[in-house]
Amino acid sequence: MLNKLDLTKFRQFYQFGKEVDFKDIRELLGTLETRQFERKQTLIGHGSTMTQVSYIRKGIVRCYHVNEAGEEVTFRLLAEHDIVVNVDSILWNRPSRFYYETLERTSILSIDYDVLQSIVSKYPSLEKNRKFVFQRMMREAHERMESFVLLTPEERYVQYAAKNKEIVNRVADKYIANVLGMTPTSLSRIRRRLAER
Amino acid sequence: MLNKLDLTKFRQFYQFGKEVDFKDIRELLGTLETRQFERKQTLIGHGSTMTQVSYIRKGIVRCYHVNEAGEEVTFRLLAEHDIVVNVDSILWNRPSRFYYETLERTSILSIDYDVLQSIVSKYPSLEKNRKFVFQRMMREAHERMESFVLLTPEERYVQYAAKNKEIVNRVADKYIANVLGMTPTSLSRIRRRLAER
DNA sequence: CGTAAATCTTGCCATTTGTAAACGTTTTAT
DNA sequence: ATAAAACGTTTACAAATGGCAAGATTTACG
Repeated sequence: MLNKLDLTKFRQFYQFGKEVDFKDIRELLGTLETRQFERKQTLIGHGSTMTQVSYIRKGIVRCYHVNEAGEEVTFRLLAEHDIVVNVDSILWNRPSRFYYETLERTSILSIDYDVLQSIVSKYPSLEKNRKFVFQRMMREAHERMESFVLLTPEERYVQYAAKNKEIVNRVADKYIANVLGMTPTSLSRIRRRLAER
Repeated sequence: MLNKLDLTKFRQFYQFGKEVDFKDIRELLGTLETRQFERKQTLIGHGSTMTQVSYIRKGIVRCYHVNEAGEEVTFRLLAEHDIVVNVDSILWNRPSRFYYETLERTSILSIDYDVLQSIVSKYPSLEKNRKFVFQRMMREAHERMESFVLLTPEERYVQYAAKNKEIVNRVADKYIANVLGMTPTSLSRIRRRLAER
């Protein structure tokens, strides 16, 4: 279950205002299931239809896709306080095209999406905060879309590195490259060009 | 106000189920304000803080950004049944970095975001449908992010054209190119390569 | 209808990117 | 601690892209 430190961070990330106190989220906290994973373990495999929503307490999760040529392409990297969801199942109600695996020893708090929804619906103070979670997700999605349209690959890397200092220092560059829509070779060259100034 | 045809389409796009009948959305429909725009008129200008949410009944809206060099970069194209929002003001509560202008004579239905929220909160059947609107937005955002990471520029164009047949046939290619994260010249060459088969 | 403006295409050239592979380094695992 | 695996960088070459500008085509508008 969430300890007090977690709760503070959780509030900070998901804008749980003061009106959401411990009483209101007691049921939610009680339902959360703690799970531990070693490095390189799979949380969600290709074809999975699981609809668990997981909050990362500690660790890193890589979301990747395997193309027709059998190559892995990392779509997203998630770290502390991020939420891992099987997007295919939750947004489209279909089996996952992605794999989700840990890159470090990782600790998560999980709850089934439908159970979460029903608990959130039950507490008006939680219901009111639903939109902040949505807002946060949309903001991130929008920033990422913008970065592909309005920035150069170099600017995209600089921005990503600035906003994800932790992740950049903990995962392999080849994963970062994919997330930015480029090859590891290209990212290496961009890094060299940046260093030459 | 929405006529019956609009309502059918609206239901289809935003998954308003049978439980949302005319009575429930009467207040919403009554509050909507119809507005007409000629071609090349500005809906939302740079610096605007307006928080109106607009449903496009007929026409096309182009969302673009002007970079430091003074060049316009089209970020998004919206058509019938799409919703136009000032993302900067609604998601970040800041003045718009984007311009929104019509590319055709356009008819929209507008309502202030806060008014919309309060009406939606008042009717449980509308409240329940809030998540479908959210889902639709997240699905579109996700598909677009995926297209930049998992597809080649050529595949990205083919997919966009397939999913936005209407838009592609009605707007200048240079706008499409920007939306896909490339220059008009590059899109032209991609089109030629595709035609040579 | 006809002219002006906007748009699309093409060519040229410089730059960037992708692919594949080699190399040296770091990390992992036993 | 050590061998094996994974990773980052670099090189060479092919392909794609961007910037620029000219010419062809289409569209807009009087």
